[in-house]
Amino acid sequence: MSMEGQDIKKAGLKITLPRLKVLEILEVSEQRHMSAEDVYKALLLMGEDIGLATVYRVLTQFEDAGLVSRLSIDGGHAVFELEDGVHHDHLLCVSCNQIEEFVDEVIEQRQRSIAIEKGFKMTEHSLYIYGICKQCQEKN
Amino acid sequence: MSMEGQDIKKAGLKITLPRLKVLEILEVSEQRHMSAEDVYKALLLMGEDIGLATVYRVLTQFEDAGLVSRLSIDGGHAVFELEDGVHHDHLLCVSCNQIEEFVDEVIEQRQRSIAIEKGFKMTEHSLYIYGICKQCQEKN
DNA sequence: GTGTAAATGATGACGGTTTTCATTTATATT
DNA sequence: AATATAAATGAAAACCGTCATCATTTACAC
Ligand SMILES: [Mn+2]
Ligand SMILES: [Mn+2]
Ligand SMILES: [Zn+2]
Ligand SMILES: [Zn+2]
Repeated sequence: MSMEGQDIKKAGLKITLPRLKVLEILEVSEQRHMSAEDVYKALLLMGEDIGLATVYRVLTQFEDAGLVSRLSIDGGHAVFELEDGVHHDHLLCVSCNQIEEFVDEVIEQRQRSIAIEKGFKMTEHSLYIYGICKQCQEKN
Repeated sequence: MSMEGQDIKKAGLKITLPRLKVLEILEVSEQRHMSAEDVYKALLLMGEDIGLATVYRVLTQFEDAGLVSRLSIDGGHAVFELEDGVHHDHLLCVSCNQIEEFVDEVIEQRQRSIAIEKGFKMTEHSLYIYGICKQCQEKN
C-alpha cells in the first residue's frame, strides 16, 4: 500500500482507485488550489474515467478527514487544497485568478480579540484579499 | 419626488414603485442585513406584489450605484445592506444567523501591508468571523 | 473464494440567482 | 394632455455548482 493509501485508510475509507487518483492529482498538480472541476479535468487528461459526482464526494470526504481544506470563493464555486496543518489566508488575483497564501499573526490575534469583545465564541474565519497580482499589473 | 427618489435618479434609473419600495424596506426594516428573499417577503407583507426577479435586479442595480452593498456569505446566498459609506466587516452567528458589524483599523492596515508585500494592487477584501453569539451561548 | 457493506457513475434534483421575452410603465417631446 | 420610445417589469425557464438517488460494481474481512 502506498503512503497515500495510509492516509485514506486512517480516515476510515476504503482504498479505491478514484480516491488514490484524486489524492495524486492534488499532490502532483501545478496549481495548489483546485476546483472539483479542475480535479475532474485533470483526471480525464490522465486517462482516468472518474465521475464528477465521485470527485465531489471524495473531496468532501477528504475534507471531513482533514486531508484537504475547502476555500469558499466569493461568487459560487469552491477550491480545494491539500491540508498542510498550518493555517493561512489567501490573496486572489481578480484578473488571472491566481491564488497566493499568507500568514499573519497580527490579524489572527485581532480577530480573536474582536470575537471576545462581541461575546462571540469564534469557530472559524474567512479572509480573502482581492487585487491585481504583480504579473497582471506588468502586463497592462 | 421623495428623498429616496433622488438617490435612484442620481443612479441613472427611472423612479419606479418597485425601486422605491425596495429602498423603503431596506430603510425601515428591523434587520439591517437582508437577503433578496427577505426583501421579497417583506414586500409581500407590505401588500406590494413585486416579483423576485425584480428584487434581484433592483438590488444589483443599487449595488452598482453604490446605494447598497452585498455580502457573499459562505454557503451560497447573499445579503444586502444600505451603504453607509463606512467600511466594516462582519461577525456571523452560525447558530441563529445574526450578523454583527465591526471596524478594525489594525486589520485594515495589515491587509494593505500584506498586499504590498506580495506585489498586489488590492481592490477589496472580504472578512467574516464565524462563531456562536452571546445569546446562543446562553441558550445552551 | 464468498459475503457484505461500502463505493461508484449516471442522472436527476436542488437552491440561489440570472436571463428571456412579451407586456407595462416612466418620462421626454410635442 | 396625448404620443413616442426606451426602460422596467413579472412569469417562467435557464443556469451553475453541488448533492442525492439508485442500480451496479468493488474492496476487503472472513
Ligand atoms: Mn491555501
Ligand atoms: Mn454590515
Ligand atoms: Zn493575476
Ligand atoms: Zn446566535
